[in-house]
Amino acid sequence: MVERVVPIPSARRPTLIDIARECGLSRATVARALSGKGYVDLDRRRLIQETADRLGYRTSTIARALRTQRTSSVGVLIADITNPIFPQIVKGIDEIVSSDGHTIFLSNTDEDPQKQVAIVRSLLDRQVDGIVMVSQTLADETLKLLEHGPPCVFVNRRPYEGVDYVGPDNEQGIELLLTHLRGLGHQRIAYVSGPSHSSTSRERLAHFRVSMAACGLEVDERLVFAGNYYKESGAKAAEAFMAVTPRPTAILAANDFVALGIVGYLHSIGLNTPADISVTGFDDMFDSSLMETEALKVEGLTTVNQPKRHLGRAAGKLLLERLGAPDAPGRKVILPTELRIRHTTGPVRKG
Amino acid sequence: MVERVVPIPSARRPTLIDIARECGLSRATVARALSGKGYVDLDRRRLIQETADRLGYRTSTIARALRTQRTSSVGVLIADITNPIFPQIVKGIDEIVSSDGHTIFLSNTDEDPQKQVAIVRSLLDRQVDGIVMVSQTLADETLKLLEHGPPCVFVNRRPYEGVDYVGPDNEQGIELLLTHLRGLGHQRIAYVSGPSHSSTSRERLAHFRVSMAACGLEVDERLVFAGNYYKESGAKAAEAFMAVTPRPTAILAANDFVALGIVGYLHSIGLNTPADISVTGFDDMFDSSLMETEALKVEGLTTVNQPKRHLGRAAGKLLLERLGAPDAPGRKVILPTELRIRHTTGPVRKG
DNA sequence: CTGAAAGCGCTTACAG
DNA sequence: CTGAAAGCGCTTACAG
Repeated sequence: MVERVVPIPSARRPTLIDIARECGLSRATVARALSGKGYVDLDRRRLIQETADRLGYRTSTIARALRTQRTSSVGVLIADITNPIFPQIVKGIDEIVSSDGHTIFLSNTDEDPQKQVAIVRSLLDRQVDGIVMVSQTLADETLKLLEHGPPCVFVNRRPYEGVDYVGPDNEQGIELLLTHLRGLGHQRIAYVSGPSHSSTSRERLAHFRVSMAACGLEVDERLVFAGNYYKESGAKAAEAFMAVTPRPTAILAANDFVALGIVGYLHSIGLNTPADISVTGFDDMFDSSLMETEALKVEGLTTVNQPKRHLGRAAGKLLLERLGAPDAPGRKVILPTELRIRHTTGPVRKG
Repeated sequence: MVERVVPIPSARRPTLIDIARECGLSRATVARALSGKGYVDLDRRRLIQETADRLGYRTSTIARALRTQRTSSVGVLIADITNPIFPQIVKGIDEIVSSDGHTIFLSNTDEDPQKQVAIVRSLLDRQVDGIVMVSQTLADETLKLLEHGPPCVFVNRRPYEGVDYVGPDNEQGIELLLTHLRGLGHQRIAYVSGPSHSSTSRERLAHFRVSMAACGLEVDERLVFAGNYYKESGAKAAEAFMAVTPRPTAILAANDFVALGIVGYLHSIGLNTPADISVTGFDDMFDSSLMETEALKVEGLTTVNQPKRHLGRAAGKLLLERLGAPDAPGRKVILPTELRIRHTTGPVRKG
């Protein structure tokens, strides 16, 4: 008996044509039936649906995208997924956009402008329907690319006013902290800012000055340090402040990382918080419910919570709405912060 | 003077045809020049490249994908981006696959089988080139979908032997912990397992028994609790263990969450670690360098570190290699763990 | 209500 | 070395 090579039925995915043949109809009719758009005889519609199910038909998003020029995908840029701020924001974005059938391309820029440009270019190549930029300072080239790109929503930093933007209420946050410190008797208060290329960082610094004035306090310029959001800049700032006479009794940091750097440095030279000096952060980066626990919790940094999940959700909504109204004016969503009093602030030390 | 409506040059992206026209050549030649495949006259090649740059041409990944059936995208499934274990693994995967031109679709399954199926279906619809499943217990339907899908690499859990798999050395990790506890004089040791649907959880439990025997210790079945990796199960287990006489002097937890639950419960009933009882975790979920700081650090859980970033990298490599060799046999990469002795373990209490 | 046809923007044998 | 042509799998006016 001669062996015969049985042609293995190709495992390729079925297409509209396969269903059309099976049903004795045209591709057009099948497409209309499956998409639910346009008229199709009811019985045929049923037949088509059954056949599609039986063959395991799934419409090719690629082919559809090529035809319709919409991909149902969105790009999200963050600095670093291992920075605990960002996962929460991303989760919020995801909740909203994925419920609308969009899938997320997530990329880390590591604060590197070159990477940012490369990633945006890659997203444009993929024709994402929209982009969310989380805490990104835009490179000039990125800005240029975006001009011809899809809608973009900015979270925490924006290149200029008028774009779709979501951010925490930085002014209110600073006020909460200053009011808290003022209530503890602090008057000589230092500030470590973030980088000036961050709009949020600029807002926080500007409002520090405004709010100090409103409290009737003077800002000693030797007690304002231009940091960069990283721990090391907090340490350097603290070192500089300790050389100023009289020393500050409290230090406001532009974010939690900086605050940790400050506390770390103070500790290294034998000063304690809040006994010797009070320190506050901003962001409440460790507020994930997963990380809470009664016994083993992160030692308490007094800070201001930014509602990360909600910021993400708001950004997702803004983006979806923007997709439906490309020419509407830019919108701004500012979400309130909350004071979290923990263990790095206390009454001013009696000199 | 009559106003004339100047037709606004459409901002649509330039295509091969635009370049071909501009250069007086065919699309085919332009495509070959730009892709670098096939022969093109050197001068023409230059002309084409210049023209492409001038027009800002970028090849449409969608059109290419439709033609070549490769998308240069990969899907990554995790349970929850806000669980600090996963970002590090994702980062490792990203480092490898993005350097190869792949972009990542990242999705949260929230341990929900329905979501898992929906996400995998969506990834298949998008024809991703590959999938990485991180800590996923596969739903039957997912498994079925994957049979006709692209290559898939499994991290931490695998549906069966023989698939591409990357995981920590669970046996070695358990041994490190038991040896450590044994050295502190502990003999009566309890274990809180993870869910039995997790291959990694099963390995840890199985090796707990093996390793206890190897140490010459007996396993009291009343001191083995079937947990589920969540904190609450740690609390319940601890409660149960405290009702057993004699009580255990040490408790091994299948992961850090469970350990936190145990410590929390013990603390709530007035018992302290390690004075009254020793507790260990697994994973070292808080080991991000971003979270380290001298002064404000996570209170110390003794645990075993799994090299998350490296696990991710290994998974990325396995996937890329698999794309180049679809029919090669499945491979397994097991990475060593490291003991992290902190403050929840101590010498057994003299009864 | 249905089908023929064009077209989205590429890639790739194939013939020359 | 180059170009004509087919085809990836859809969607969508358009004519009937």
